[in-house]
Amino acid sequence: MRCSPSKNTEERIREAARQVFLEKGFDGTTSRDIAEAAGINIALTNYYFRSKEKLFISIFDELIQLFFEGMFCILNKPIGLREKITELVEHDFQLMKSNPSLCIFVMNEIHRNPERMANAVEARKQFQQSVFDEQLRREAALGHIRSIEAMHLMVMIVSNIQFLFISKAMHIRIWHMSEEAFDAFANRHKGIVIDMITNYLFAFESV
Amino acid sequence: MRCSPSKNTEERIREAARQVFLEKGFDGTTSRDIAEAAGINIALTNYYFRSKEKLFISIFDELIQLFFEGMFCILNKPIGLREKITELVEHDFQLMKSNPSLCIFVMNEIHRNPERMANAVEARKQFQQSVFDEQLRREAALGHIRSIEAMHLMVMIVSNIQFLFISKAMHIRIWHMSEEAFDAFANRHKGIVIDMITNYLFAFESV
DNA sequence: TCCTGTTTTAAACAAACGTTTAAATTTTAA
DNA sequence: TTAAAATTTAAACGTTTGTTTAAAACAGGA
Repeated sequence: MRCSPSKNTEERIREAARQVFLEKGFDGTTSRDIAEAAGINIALTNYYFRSKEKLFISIFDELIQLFFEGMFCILNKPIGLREKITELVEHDFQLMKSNPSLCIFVMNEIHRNPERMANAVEARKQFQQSVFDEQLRREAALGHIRSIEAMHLMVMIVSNIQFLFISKAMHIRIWHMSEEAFDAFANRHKGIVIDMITNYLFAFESV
Repeated sequence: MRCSPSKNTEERIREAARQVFLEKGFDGTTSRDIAEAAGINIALTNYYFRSKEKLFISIFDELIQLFFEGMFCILNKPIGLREKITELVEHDFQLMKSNPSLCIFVMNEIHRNPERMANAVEARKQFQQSVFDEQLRREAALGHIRSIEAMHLMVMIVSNIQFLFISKAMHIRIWHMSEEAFDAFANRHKGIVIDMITNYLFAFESV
């Protein structure tokens, strides 16, 4: 009993909730949706988690961590700027490709309910403590790159990748695209974005 | 009686619905929310519009048009590319600044319910018939700019602007920003984005 | 004035919502 | 084997949901 044998049921609820919340959002999800997706009785969601809200927070915190952890990890790598930027783009792209609803879900839930971003302080600290900021200043002082604040560069990187997937449904609808056609487009766009950003950073003296 | 004297009430409902839907999304909005915001009886929303869904579609179509019309207008202007790109960025920025919830609302509703993008064909036609595509090819053939598909360039422009406002709530939360601080950041970022994109397009031979 | 059609209201509707109950079932440890 | 604990179930709880009803209030023309 100690090391709960209910892990199975609890984890099944978590997985079902993760899927349904990501797909429909908090407001669009009902307790019965989750129970049905998990193949369990409705009452069990409130037996393991105490309410729909508490279950959501648990899932949301997990997804927020997934959303950030990889990026922070790369920011602290002891590698060159050019390589680091490429890695940041590639990682973000892969994360979005593997979890197409993640970004719009996170943005939407925070937009509608900002206090859900409870770990904001944690994210800020991790970003401030990273090597990235100092690395940018050093390279700029040496004249290797254009001088730019870390925040602007980060927003640049994630904007160009994440918006692709935020607007995916719209693109597919407007351009009569198949999933494969969109993937191909997104891949090409990723390459262009890497070019554009590195070009902006490194090829600034040619003017 | 002919030319309905109820225009007042109907428009009051529309305005209230627009505000509440933008703020809370379709799922998060109740009929009573709208009635209360409009200061009218609940039954009136179904008297003028036949259901919550029909009222939403009416508002949504109006917002989709607001979302696109300005952009299409600029795309067809008889002006140079550099100026056109700057105008596209500035217009998008102003639109997002005036309607901070518009973008995430549109993206979210289409993501959750793609068939709501009923006017997709219309948007595609307007884009395809615009001068922009041809303009890009001409300038590229003349060697004035780097060769790039119109779609990639458009996505570039809107990504960098719209994502700013999609992630606004998150930024404000993470960085303890005031509205004013965010506005200042966004303004600086807009300038950087214009530099980056024009630099990518026009300064490509310096390599 | 009274009549006709429009607009607004309070009240109610059935259905769906998140949640709880209390009993049934299964698991655990002695 | 047995009794206590943990898990699962069907059923119901009181609210809130979108929507409808039927009557009231209001308008303009005869």
